[in-house]
Amino acid sequence: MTNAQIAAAFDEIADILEFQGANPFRVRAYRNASRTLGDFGESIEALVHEGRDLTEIQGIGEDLAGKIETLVKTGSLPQLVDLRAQVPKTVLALMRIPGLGPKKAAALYRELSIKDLDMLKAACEAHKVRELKGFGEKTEETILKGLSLAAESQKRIYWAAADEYAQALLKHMRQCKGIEQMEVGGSYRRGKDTVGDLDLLVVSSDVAAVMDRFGAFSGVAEVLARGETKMVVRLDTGLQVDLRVVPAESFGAALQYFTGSKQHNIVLRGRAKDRGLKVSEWGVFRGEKYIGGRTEEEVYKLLDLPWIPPELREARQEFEWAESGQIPELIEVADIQGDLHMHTNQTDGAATLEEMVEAAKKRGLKYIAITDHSKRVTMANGLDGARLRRQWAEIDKLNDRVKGIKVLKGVEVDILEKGGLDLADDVLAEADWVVASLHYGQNQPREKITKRLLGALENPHVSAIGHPTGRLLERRSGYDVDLDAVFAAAKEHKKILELNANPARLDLDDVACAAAKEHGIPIVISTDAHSTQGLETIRYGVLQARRAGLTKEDVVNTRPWSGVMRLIGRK
DNA sequence: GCCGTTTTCGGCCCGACTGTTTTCAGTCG
Repeated sequence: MTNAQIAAAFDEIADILEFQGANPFRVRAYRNASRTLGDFGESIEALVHEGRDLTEIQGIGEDLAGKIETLVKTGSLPQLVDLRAQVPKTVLALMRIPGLGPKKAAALYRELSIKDLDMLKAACEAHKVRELKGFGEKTEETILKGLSLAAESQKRIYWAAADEYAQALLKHMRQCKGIEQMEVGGSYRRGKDTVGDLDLLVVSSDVAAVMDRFGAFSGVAEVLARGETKMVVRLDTGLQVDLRVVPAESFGAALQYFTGSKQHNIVLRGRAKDRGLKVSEWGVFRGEKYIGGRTEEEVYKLLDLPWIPPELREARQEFEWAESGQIPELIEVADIQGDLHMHTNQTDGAATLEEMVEAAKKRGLKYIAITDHSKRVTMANGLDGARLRRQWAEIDKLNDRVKGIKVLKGVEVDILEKGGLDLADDVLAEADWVVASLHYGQNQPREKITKRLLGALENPHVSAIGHPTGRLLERRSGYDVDLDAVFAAAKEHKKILELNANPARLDLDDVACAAAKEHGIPIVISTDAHSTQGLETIRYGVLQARRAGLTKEDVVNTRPWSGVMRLIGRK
C-alpha cells in the first residue's frame, strides 16, 4: 500500500465525516494526517513492517497509528467500509460544487433525497431547492452555474501558465493610478507546480478605482463578489482571481496570509496564540493593539522567526528549520551552469545541434549535453548506435570551432519494456553523459517497473535517471514505482536523479526531491528542451527544487562540468 | 482525533462576503 493510498483513505473518511456534521477538528485531524502521509518522504508501509512507532509522526496519535497498521496489513479499514455504506460516494460530489458545503449538501440529501449531480440539476430546474430552509432563488442559480462549471473550475493550471496570467494582470493593474504596493500571492507565489487561482494584493487609498480597473482585466467573464476590501472574478478560461485591497500597515500581514499555505498559516497563528498575540491579514495584534504587519519580515519577527521563503511554506519542515536557524539557502536560477538533457531535430527536437548550442551559449550556460532519444522511441525517430556515433562526431567538430561552451556527447537511452537498455554498452561507454528514461510499458505492475529502473541504475554507463516517475501534471499520476528502492539503488551505485523542468512534468516533484536529498542523492535539474525556447524552462525546475529545500550544493549542474565528471566517476 | 513548561481535558486560525435572514449561518480561502 502506497502513502498516497493511505492518504486517500483518510481523506475519504474526512469527506464523509464532514458531510455527517462531525466535529470539525476531528475532520481536520484526518485531513492533516492525509496531507502528512501524502507528503511523507519514506514508505509508511515499510515503517509498519519495521515495527516503527507511527505516533512519532506529527499529527498521528494512537488511533490513527492503529488505523494505518490495519490499512497496511489488511488492505482495508472497517471504519471506512461502514462510512461508505452510510453515505453514497456520489453524494460527496455535491460538496465539490462551489457554494455547497457539508451543511447544504446534507440538507439536499436529507430533505430532497438528492444522491448525485444529475438529481441536483433536476431539482434546481424544478425549483425544488429554493423552497428549502436556508436556500433561496440565488442559491439555486449558483448551484446550476456551479454544475455547468464544475469540471472547468476544478482544473488547476501549470505554474508556467499562471505566471503568464500573473504578469499580464500586474501589467494591466500598473495602469491604475494610486497603487502603492502590489504582489501576487497564493500558491503561485509559493511556486507550486499547479495553481488553482490567483490572489492579487494591492495597497491603495482608492479602493473603487482599483476594483474598477481589476474588473476591466481582459478575459473577466464574471464578477463573483465585490465587497469593501475584497473582489473576486472568474475569467473566461475558468480561472478565478481574487483581489484584496489593504492599507500599507497591513501589507506584510496580508501578503503573508494570502501566500499561505493554509496549513502554514494555521501553525503560524497557533504560534501567535502561544505568545498572547493574534495574527490576521490586518496585522499582528496584542489584544486590540496593532503591533506590526507592514512587511512579512515584521510578522515573522514578532513570532520570533526569521523570514521564511514562500516556497517552503507548506507546514513541512520550515518551522523546525526557522527555529534552529537552519533555513536552507535555496538554489537560484543564476546558480545553474549547465543543462544536461535536451533534444535536436535528429530526433523529436525542433532545432539543429548548432542552434541549440548557440541558444545555450546565449543563455550563459558553460556546458550542455545533447541527449537525443535512442531507437526504441520510434515515434521520435530515435537514434541507433551508428547514427548516434555520427552525431557525436559532429559534436567533436563543433567543440573544435565553438568557444565559450562545452558540448557533451550524451544520449537519452530508453529503458526497455523487458528490462535492459536500448543501446549496447560499448556505445554507451563512449558517451560523456547518459540519461536513462522509461517511456514505454508505463502500465506495468510496480515490481516490474521498479526492476527496470533498478536495472538501469546498475548499468555502469548510466549517469542519471530522467523524469523518474513519469508523471504528467493534471494528466497522469506517473507509473507505479517503489521510489524507496530507486533511492537506495541510486545511492549504492552513485547515480543522479533528474528534476525535469518541463512545466508539465516537474519530475521528481518537490516531496520526492526532498526525500532524495535525505538519502544523499544528488539531483540534476534539466530542461529536456525540444527547442531553443525550451531552455527557458529551467526556472520552473529551479522553483520546484526550492520547494524541496534544495541548495546549490544539492544540485549537480551548479558545478562546473569537471565537478560533475568527478561525481559520476569519469576522468 | 491530536496534543501538552498554564498537560490528560479543553482547546484546536481568522476574517470577508453572500444570501437568507432580521442578527447570522454557511462557505471560502
